[in-house]
Amino acid sequence: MITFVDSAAGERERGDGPRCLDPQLWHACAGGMVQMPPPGSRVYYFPQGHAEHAQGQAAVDFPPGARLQALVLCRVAAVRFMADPDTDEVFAKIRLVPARPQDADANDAIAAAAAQEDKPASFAKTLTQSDANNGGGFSVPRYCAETIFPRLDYSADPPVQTVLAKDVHGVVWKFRHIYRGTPRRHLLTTGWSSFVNQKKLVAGDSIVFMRTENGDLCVGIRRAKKGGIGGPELLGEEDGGNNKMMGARGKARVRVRPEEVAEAANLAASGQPFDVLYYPRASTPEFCVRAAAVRAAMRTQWCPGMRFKMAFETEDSSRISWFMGTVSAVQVADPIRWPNSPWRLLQVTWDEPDLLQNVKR
Amino acid sequence: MITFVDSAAGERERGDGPRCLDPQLWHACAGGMVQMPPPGSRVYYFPQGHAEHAQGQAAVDFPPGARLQALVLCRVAAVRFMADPDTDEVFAKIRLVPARPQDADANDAIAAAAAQEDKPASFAKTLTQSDANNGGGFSVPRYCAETIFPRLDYSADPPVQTVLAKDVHGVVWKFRHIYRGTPRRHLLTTGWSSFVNQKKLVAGDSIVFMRTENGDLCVGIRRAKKGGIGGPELLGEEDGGNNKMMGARGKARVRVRPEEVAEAANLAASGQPFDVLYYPRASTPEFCVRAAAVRAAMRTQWCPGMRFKMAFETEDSSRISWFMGTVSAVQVADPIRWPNSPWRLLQVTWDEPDLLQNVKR
DNA sequence: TTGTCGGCGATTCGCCGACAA
DNA sequence: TTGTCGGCGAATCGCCGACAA
Repeated sequence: MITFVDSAAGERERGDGPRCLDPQLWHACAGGMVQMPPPGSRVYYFPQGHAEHAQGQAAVDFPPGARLQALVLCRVAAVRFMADPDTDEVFAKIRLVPARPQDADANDAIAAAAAQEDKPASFAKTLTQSDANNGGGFSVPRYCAETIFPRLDYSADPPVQTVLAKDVHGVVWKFRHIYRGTPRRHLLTTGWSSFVNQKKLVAGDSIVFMRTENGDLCVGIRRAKKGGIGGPELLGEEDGGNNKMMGARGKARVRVRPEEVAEAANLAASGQPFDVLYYPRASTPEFCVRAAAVRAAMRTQWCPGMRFKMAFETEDSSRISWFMGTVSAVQVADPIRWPNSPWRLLQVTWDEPDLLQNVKR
Repeated sequence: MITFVDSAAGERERGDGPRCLDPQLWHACAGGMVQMPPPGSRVYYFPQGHAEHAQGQAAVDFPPGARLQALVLCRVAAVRFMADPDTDEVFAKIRLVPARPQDADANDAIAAAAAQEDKPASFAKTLTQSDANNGGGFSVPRYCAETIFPRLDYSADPPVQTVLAKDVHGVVWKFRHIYRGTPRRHLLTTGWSSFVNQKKLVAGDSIVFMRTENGDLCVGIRRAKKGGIGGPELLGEEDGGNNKMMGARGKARVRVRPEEVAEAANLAASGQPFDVLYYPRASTPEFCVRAAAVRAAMRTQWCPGMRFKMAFETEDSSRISWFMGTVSAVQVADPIRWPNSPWRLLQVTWDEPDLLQNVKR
């Protein structure tokens, strides 16, 4: 098995910072759409995309005088798979070394094929109101119970077992898994509400179960983007009238800081190695794109009226669907600052316009 | 009233960083022994002391080549009083500007006198086991109830009132204050256990009540140094056998990072302004000491056998006591790196040797 | 004066099938 | 197949005086 964790990275982390975690669990949490470039492969780094990653807090002000490039060809030196110590959200720290175009044609293909191999079975479920209610347990979808969980002895009445699952930090959680009710269904009871409370899960968040090659069970978390599904709930005097201390969800977490983006862009422009933080599924675009893919896209003569297809993932991570759309305009996002940049060149009219999303390239 | 918060400081904090808080509440939390130098006054900055502030994580490696001074005369440009957003622990960010010795003799005395004025009434109590037990309430010392809390109507039977208290973040907490039992005593009941849980208080931590000039009540926290008083308790399967997620107490919090110390020392040596973080009562020595006090101490010819007196504070912050000791040795801590440094010059044998503490100067 | 204990309500927790969707 | 509900036991929570220290 090939892992991409560069454990030789001797760089010092922040004192309470996160450590590396199992790459397979990382990928299960990130979702099947996320493909990390393997070490040694070539990618194009887009400072604009990196800046959008940091957006929402403060605009990245690139130094006006500096000579920045819109895209920088880099070699991936190392990828470290990590998770936020508080929220369990996964992210990756990618070390990039700017490369010259002439030696760009490494054989990425076979490395990519290696990345595909042995993806362990995993299942994701978005928590319902009943799942997240402190009163109850967790309704386990039948498919998850039968393919991910340890085999249950159905001869007992009712069939019960204890299920152990490791989270991204290696902490083991214990759940009572029971198959009961009429009609029969799988449930997690004892242990579940403690998990919900300590992880501060709410309806709309997702939970990921994965079983490793040796049969161990892991559990990861995907936080809902914002606010949860149920709209703003009326939370009144339930805490005795005290102002509620907001949990981890309350304070706007800083993920990628504008300064880091500016620094990375500068180092990239001057040909020095640099690190970038990549948060998957943060509804932000990729900013490290396979060199081969970029070159293929650049060869295409995009023009209005062309059909466009974009992949996305269903809720339970079981299959990939496609959005269809039409190229409506070809224009450069910020022609003054980024001349000749291919970033956000296309404007696409989607067939389902109410689900409009950003699209790159 | 004079406050020392320099609110004009336009520097950007980290996105989720702490903001300034009421200086009086800050001082109440820090304890009566902590005297912050007012803006405009002169202090000596000790890189060695600053390094000990960061100690416990990694040693501060001062660049060997750099010309560092053992003590640097500085003008205090600004003091910002802040509190950790997670633990409520107070600290100060002090902006120092290196100064020349000749213009050192500003009139610190009157500024110091101004600092003394109008210290509001406050009371600190270390939580007992019963206070911290989730079962019960908080036993309010009579003095605290009568001088800090709002006046209680003793004609009622039993006398009860609702007490509101603002924490260091401005969050309001509501408590039921009742005077009951035989013999009569003051208690906080409803609201208290929620406070204990959300602030993650344990026996040994201290709580500080303070009333402001306009009669409002504030509440602050002093965390116990380490591990709490009760020794390691036997906490078994209470969480359903799950590994416990450690609270804020669990992860070693990074307060002052070694890099910050090295950077500050370098800026100090090169005469540029710099910021230092100061955590009171972290059982670390002061490293910004009034210029006048340093000069006075330096004039003294310390020699073995001299008597030594050091002030410390009683648990409830109500009065100051003194340790008596004898100077047993006069020696320089690290003569190679810090020639002519007065830092930790004295070794003192205390009259109560079991309460040995570090001592500066 | 105030820390700890045993007591007892009142309230919640959390497991359960009954229903639909 | 699985989300939500009302129900009910059981286990806390949390307020109380009785004792000492």
